[in-house]
Amino acid sequence: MSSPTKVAASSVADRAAVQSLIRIRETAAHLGVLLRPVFLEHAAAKSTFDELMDSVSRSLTLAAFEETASVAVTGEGQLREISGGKSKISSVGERRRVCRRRSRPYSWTKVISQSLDDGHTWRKYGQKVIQSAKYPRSYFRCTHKQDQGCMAIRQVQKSQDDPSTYIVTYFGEHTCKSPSMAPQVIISALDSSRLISFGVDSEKITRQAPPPSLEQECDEEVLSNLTTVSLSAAATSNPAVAAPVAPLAGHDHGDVTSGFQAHTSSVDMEFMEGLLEFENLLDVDTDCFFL
DNA sequence: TCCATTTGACCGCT
DNA sequence: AGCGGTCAAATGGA
Repeated sequence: MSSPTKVAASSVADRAAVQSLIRIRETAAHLGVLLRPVFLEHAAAKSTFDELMDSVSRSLTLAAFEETASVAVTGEGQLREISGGKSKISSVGERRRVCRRRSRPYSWTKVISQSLDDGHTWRKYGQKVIQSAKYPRSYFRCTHKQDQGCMAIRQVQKSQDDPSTYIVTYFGEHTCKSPSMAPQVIISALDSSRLISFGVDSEKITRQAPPPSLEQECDEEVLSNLTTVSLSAAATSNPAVAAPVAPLAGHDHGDVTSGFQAHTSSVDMEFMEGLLEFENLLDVDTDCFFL
C-alpha cells in the first residue's frame, strides 16, 4: 500500500489525464458528427475515424480505471453515505425509499433511427421534460427487474436535430435470461483484462451478476455499476452491434416491449451523448467496489 | 382483474 | 436552488 498522500497525488494526475482525454474525445466526436456526410461516401475515412475514436476510448477507459482504482484504494474513509444527507420524510409517509443511488458511471449511447426494439423487454417507469431539450426523456427498466433482478436501464430521447431518430442510453447490463438477448457490452470491473468487449458473452453475464435480492435496491445498483461499459468506435465495426437483433416479434414472455415500436434497421453508435457519462467515471467512488 | 403507462411528487446530486 | 432520476398512485386497455 502506498501512502495516502502519494496515491492522492497520483489520483489528481490521473484525473487530469482523464479529463484531457475526455476533451480530446469530445472534440473528435464533434468532428465525427460534422463529417458524417463524408463518412457516408468514404468508408475509408469512416474506418480511420473509427480507429481514432477507438484509440481514444481505450486510453480513456484505461486511464479512468486507473483513477477509479486509486480512489478505491484510498477512498475507504470517504465513502459517501448512501442514505445519508437529507432524508426528508414527506407527508406521504414512508412511501419513498431513502436509499436511491444515482451514480451510474457505465453507460453507452446509441442513436437509432427507427426502432427502439433492441430485443429486450422494457417497462417504462417515468418520463421527464429535460431542461434545454425539445423532447421529453423516457425512462425504462428491464421488465425482468422483478423476477430476475435485472438492473438494466435505458433512457430514450428524441434527437433534437433529427426527430426521426432516438438517442438511447443504456445503463448497466442485462442479467436476465431473455431468449432474445441483444448484444451487450460487458466487462467486469474486477476482470483483470480490463478490456472492452462487445457482443454477447453469456458466461460473463451470468457469472458476474449474482441475482440480487429484490429488496436491496441499493446493493443492486452497486452491482449494476460493476458493469463497465465503454462506447468504443470498435462497436461500429462489430456486426453484432451494428445489426442488433431481428425483430423476433418483439414480445417474449408475453411482455410488451415498451416505447416506440418499429423495426430495427440501422444502428449507429454515437459518442457524443456518451461522453458526459464517461466523465462520471471520474466521480465513481468506492460504491463501485465490494469493500 | 391484471398489467403497463402516465404523471405528479419526492429526493439525490451538484 | 434547480435539475434530473425514480417512485408510486391513478388511469386505461386487454
